[in-house]
Parts: sequence; C-alpha cells; structure tokens
Amino acid sequence: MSDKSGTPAGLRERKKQRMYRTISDAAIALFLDKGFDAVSVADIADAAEVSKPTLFRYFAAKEDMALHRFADHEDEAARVVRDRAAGTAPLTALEEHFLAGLDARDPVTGLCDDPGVLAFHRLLYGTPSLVARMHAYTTRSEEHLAGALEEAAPGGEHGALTARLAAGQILVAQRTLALGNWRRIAGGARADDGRGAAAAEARHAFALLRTGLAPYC
Amino acid sequence: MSDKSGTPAGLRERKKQRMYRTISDAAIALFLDKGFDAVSVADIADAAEVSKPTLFRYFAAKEDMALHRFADHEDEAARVVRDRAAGTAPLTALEEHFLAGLDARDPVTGLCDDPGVLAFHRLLYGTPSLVARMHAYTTRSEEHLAGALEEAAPGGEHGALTARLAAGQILVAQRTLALGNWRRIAGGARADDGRGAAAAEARHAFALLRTGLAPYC
DNA sequence: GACAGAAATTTAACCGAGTTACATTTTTCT
DNA sequence: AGAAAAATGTAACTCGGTTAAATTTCTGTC
Repeated sequence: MSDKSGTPAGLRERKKQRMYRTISDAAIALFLDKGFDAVSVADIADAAEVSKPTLFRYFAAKEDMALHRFADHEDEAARVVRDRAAGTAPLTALEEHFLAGLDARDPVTGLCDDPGVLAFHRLLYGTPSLVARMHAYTTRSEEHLAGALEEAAPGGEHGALTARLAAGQILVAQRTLALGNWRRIAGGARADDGRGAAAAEARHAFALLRTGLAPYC
Repeated sequence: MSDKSGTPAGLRERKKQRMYRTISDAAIALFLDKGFDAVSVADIADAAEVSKPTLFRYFAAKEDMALHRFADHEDEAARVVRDRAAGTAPLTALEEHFLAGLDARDPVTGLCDDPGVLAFHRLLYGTPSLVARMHAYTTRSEEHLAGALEEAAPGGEHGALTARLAAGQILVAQRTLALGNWRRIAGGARADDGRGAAAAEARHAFALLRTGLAPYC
C-alpha cells in the first residue's frame, strides 16, 4: 500500500499530524493559562505526554508551538491572488477578501471579540519573542505574495522589484489594519460595534495603496 | 558637580559609554571571524575582559551586541521628515535622503562593497536570530516615522491611520531596495557599477509610493 | 584627605531552551 | 513472520540569561 503523493494514507503520517495538534493544543492551553514565559517546555512535554527531545522533533522552537496555526495562512494572500476570478485585479481581490474577513470576524483581521481569540491575541502581542518569531512567517508570506503578483502582471521595466514592493506594502497595510482593530477590541470595544469603522479604514487603506500617498507628496 | 541633564560630564557615564563600544567591538570582531552561533557569550566576556553578568547589564541579549549600532538609526527617517526644508514634501525629503545615501555608499542602502560592511551584512542576513531581532528596531522606527508624518500632515478623516500606513509602506520600500542592492553586491557586483541601476530602482519605488500600485489595479 | 554610601563588578550557582548519543520500541515492507 | 526504517525515551550536555551575596570602585561631604 504505497499511494505515493497526493493523499498519503500512511498511518504514521496521520499519527504525526495528530501529534502536532496534541502538542500545539497543550502548549497553547498552558500559555493562555499562565503566560508564555511562565510555562517551561518540560511542562508542555508533560501535558502532551511526550519527552522533551520528541517535542523538538515536531517544533523547532517553543514559539512555534504557539504560532503553528499561522503557518497554514502563510500563503493565504498569494492564494487569493492566484484564485481570483478572471478579470478581477489582484488588489481588488485582496480588498474583497479582507472585507469578507471582517464580516466573518476572522481572527487575522483583528476584529474578533471571541474571548479565546482575544486572549490569544493578547498573548501574542504581549510576548516579544512571539512577535519576533511571527515576523519570519510574515516574511515568507511576503515572498509568496510577490511571486503571485509577478505572475499576475509579469514583465515591465522593474517587474520583479515592483512585485516585491507591492507585496510588502499590501501586507504592511493588512498588518496595520489588524493591529488597529485589535487595539480597539483589547480596549473593550465590541466587534459588532466596530465593524463599520473597520471596513471604512480598510477601504481607506486599499485606496491609499491604489492611488498613492498623496498627503505626503 | 551635578550638571543635571544636557551634557553629563560624569566620569562614570563616559566609562559606561566606552564599555558599550568595547563589548560591541569585541563581539562583532568575534562574530565576523567565527560566525554568530559559533561564538559564546563567555567568549565575548573573555575578549572584553568582563564577567558574564556584566555583559548582560550592558546588553539585553547576545543579538544586541551585534545590532547596537542600528539603535542609533532608529529615528533616522523620522528626523529626515522633521528636519526637511520648508516647502519640501516628506516623501521628497525621504527620497532625496535615500538617493544621497546611495551616493555616499551608506551601508543602510545596501549599496556598499566595503569588505567590512559586506561581511557584516552577510553575518546579519545569514543569521535568523539577528534578522528577527532587527525587526524590533524596524518596528520602533516605524512608530517614530508615523509620529513625524502625522505632525507633517495632521488631521484628516483617518489622519493617524494614514500616517501609520504611510510609515509602514515607506520603510518596507527602503528595506526592499536595500535588500536588492545588497543581494547584487553579495553576488559579486561592485557598488560603483550598480549605482545607476540602484538609483533608478529607488526612484521607481518612490514613484510607486506616490502614485500607487497601478500595475495591480 | 579620610570616610560613608551608592553604584558597578565578580564569583558561583542556578534555570530553562535546545541538542546529542544511544538503547528501546513501533511501524512498514517483503 | 521477520528485517529494515523510523519514532521515542532517557540521560547528559551546551549555552543564553538570571540571581544572590560578597567585594571593589567611584562619588560627594566633613
């Protein structure tokens, strides 16, 4: 039974996948309860019922046990660009995707007052080493998006450079919007009440991306 | 003799300043020679002739011993905006400053083939933990620039948001340009030969900031 | 110029993240 | 069933960073 690539039915693979989740869940539960720095990897190993070296065969660093879920979204922006409807501009697709995320209270938009999500975001932004580690994910995200953008509008005098610049600017805009939303939520605002303002801000940010930084020219 | 703030003539203060440099210099020399990970903080302590706890009373982390010099440039962009000539737009001032940096072979532009600078950049970009740590500096730089931009063009519907977005976009553009320049230098190009292309790229990037991401609309 | 008190340094021990070597178990393939 | 391969556990280790307490060095006053 060796079905090559595609859907690996290997029992071992599924066990590995399950172990990822088990460790990640145990770690996040502990982090939320006591704070990142107050939890040792030995505590996590105990909770997940594995040994310490095994922990680090699944995750390269303690931080990744908390951030694992972000890895899945690493190529989200790139996918939105690649999977956009024919005739739709990349920026339009990204804007609509972000606005849809706002409506769905997607945690990555920052506009989400679910207590669990709120606690997780507080953990994230409140722990410098997690913020630092997340930057690595952002950087890869940027590279993926740059690749997708260059496919979308290839050539040109500075095609590759333009794609990299645009990718960086788009992601920095999304990050800025999400941080602003989260700050309001963390300050006690309710997601439902902030939706209108958040959408207006998002449209403003994308308009700025489209038409440039006129206020500073 | 207690001359308060201003220029602290304290002998102790000057000793402290000197110690910063001594440690930083010793650490960077060792890093360049053997690589960041192959140097232990004990090695640095020996070279700087201090004890390990003293090391960490001067620097919060091993990474900061290499990055200390970047802290000085943390508010450079903000200063350029604040100190611009009357009647000059912030973006214009920043563009001219970057182009001047290119001409001066300023290391922060990436266009510098001085062997020492090249080796340092190779160390920097080749060491993930240094890249991660540098992100903290970038973030603070962004906040400073956002503050300066809001002073420059206050008010507006989304004034504060616009300033934060612009700051992020400007710095991501500079970072992208510098990385591109460095990659060419690291690939063997000479700074003198690359200056024209680098300047063209810089102008292109700032034009994009001014007029928006038309290619993706 | 001696002296009391504050600040900086050293020593030694400690904690936690991450790694390594090796023996043991579990899974896969034949 | 059985051999090869992969995953796990144990124990010990390295290294970054911190802490406590004793000691030295500097500052300012009488």
